[in-house]
Amino acid sequence: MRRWRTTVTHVRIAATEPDEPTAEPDAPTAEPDAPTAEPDAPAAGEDKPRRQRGEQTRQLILETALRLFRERGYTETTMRAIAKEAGVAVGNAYYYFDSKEHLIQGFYDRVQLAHRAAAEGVLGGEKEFAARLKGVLHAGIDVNGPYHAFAATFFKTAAEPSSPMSPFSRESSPSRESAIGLFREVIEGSNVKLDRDLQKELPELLWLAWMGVILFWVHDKSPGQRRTRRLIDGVVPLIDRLVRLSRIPVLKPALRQVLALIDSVRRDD
Amino acid sequence: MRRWRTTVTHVRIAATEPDEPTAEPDAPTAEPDAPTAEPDAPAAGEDKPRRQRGEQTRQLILETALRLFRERGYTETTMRAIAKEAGVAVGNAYYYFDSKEHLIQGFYDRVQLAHRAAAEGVLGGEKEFAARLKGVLHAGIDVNGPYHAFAATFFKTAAEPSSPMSPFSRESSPSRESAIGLFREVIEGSNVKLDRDLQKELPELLWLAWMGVILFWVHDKSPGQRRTRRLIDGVVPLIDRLVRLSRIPVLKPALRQVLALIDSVRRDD
DNA sequence: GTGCGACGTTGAACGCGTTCAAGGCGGCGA
DNA sequence: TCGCCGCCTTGAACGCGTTCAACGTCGCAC
Repeated sequence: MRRWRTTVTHVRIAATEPDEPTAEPDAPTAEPDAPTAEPDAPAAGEDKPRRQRGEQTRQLILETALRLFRERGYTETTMRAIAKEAGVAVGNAYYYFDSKEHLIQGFYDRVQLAHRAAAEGVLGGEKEFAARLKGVLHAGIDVNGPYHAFAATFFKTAAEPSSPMSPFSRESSPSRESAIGLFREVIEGSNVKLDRDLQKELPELLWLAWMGVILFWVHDKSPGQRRTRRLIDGVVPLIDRLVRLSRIPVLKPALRQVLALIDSVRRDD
Repeated sequence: MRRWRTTVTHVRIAATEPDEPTAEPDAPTAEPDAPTAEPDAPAAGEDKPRRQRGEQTRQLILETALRLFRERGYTETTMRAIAKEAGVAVGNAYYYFDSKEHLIQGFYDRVQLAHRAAAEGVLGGEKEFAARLKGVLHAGIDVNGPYHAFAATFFKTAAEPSSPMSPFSRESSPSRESAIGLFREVIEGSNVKLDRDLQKELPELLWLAWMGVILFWVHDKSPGQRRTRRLIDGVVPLIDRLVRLSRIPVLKPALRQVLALIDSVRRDD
């Protein structure tokens, strides 16, 4: 084990152990430190601020890896090839990434970001729940599209329950929360009226449905994955209808039953 | 590549094909030549019929592998260990099995058989659809239970779309068909009345739901996987209600919509 | 300047799944 | 009896992901 996903934080580490024992000179004479901004971006001083040397190498390795993954596929890309192409020793890649799988997290983050951006359009201008949901789902397939072959080769890695790459794992929790937030926006920005308890659960349920779509997509060998497109177009109206039905008094008991099931299944881990 | 699941062969294997064609001395004295029968089949000769030597080795390797998988887990069991324990060379294992993954298929077949047997009880005596479904699902968890840790370690292998171990793959088609048949029995042996088109699709849909339960089960770390039990208990009444609703005239259009979606998604592969 | 300690980097080495050329071995036709 | 052919078996070897002891290298305290 080692570091993990240096979020921001100039320099590194972070993750589980919050505080850095390493001095933190903090406010030296010069250099205003720029706490919230990107750590690199050499404002005027051209010569490399040494603390970032590692981060530079890290990025270099990650970029190289993702490029090779795209060009050759995941399994066909060897760690030796990544290291050679990046001009470092193979052991160096393992200094920054715990394993080959961990390189994928960089891909996740990137796609997640692109999904948000691609969803911006429909979320900004559309008020209808069904249209918003459909737009977001199609946007997700759009941004994942170029990586379909690649995704299929590393999907197994994500499916392993104990793997940090599993969408249900603790390590994936940031990007998962981000994705669930996206579906929360789908709901809250729409004019749909919901049962209150359902409203609490729905974002996660929609994310779960999205995972199902992804599962289907990964197995979808039709040209352009058009079967997945049809699945989305067909399933969204059904969800829309179901969600609206949840407000009808006669169906309240049924809704309660479903919500109780979700709650009971979630308990004790 | 080499053979694959030699159907053939008296001696053993069994699984799908129930009857053993071995000789069957039957008409003792004269032996009427049995023209269409297999040419070998040593009537009384005790010494090993050479044709079966290979099959013996195959079984030895499979048994050894499954035992070690159970004892140590999938990834922790090496091919070298299997070979050593079985007293053969490592290359010999690859003569009978294309890869380490292919050893799992033997496990699949065994569990599938056990599932059928365990479901026998409830399918024989129960007429209520919900009770039958619930019984079959619980029986499935029962027989898989002892292998929960093992299953988690090889689950990734099954999830890879291109893997022969994928439940959706062509290679898994025999055990998949068998499982779907199990759910067809659940329906046909019950007193539930169904829309005709739904009846055609329902077995596969129930199998799909079963795959979902398995997916949940693999990730379920609660003691004894009791969350999975609760999931089954909660989801079966919902399915039962939904299925009965399908006969109500007002809801026919909705049902047609769902079935049309399934059909459209299935087209072109 | 000198030494120190942490960060960064190296490449040989390990154990794994898998492949392959080579060689038994045993029954059958001559 | 001999030789052949095809099933079966072998273990060294390959390339992979991963580990690790060792070695720079640089900023800082003295």
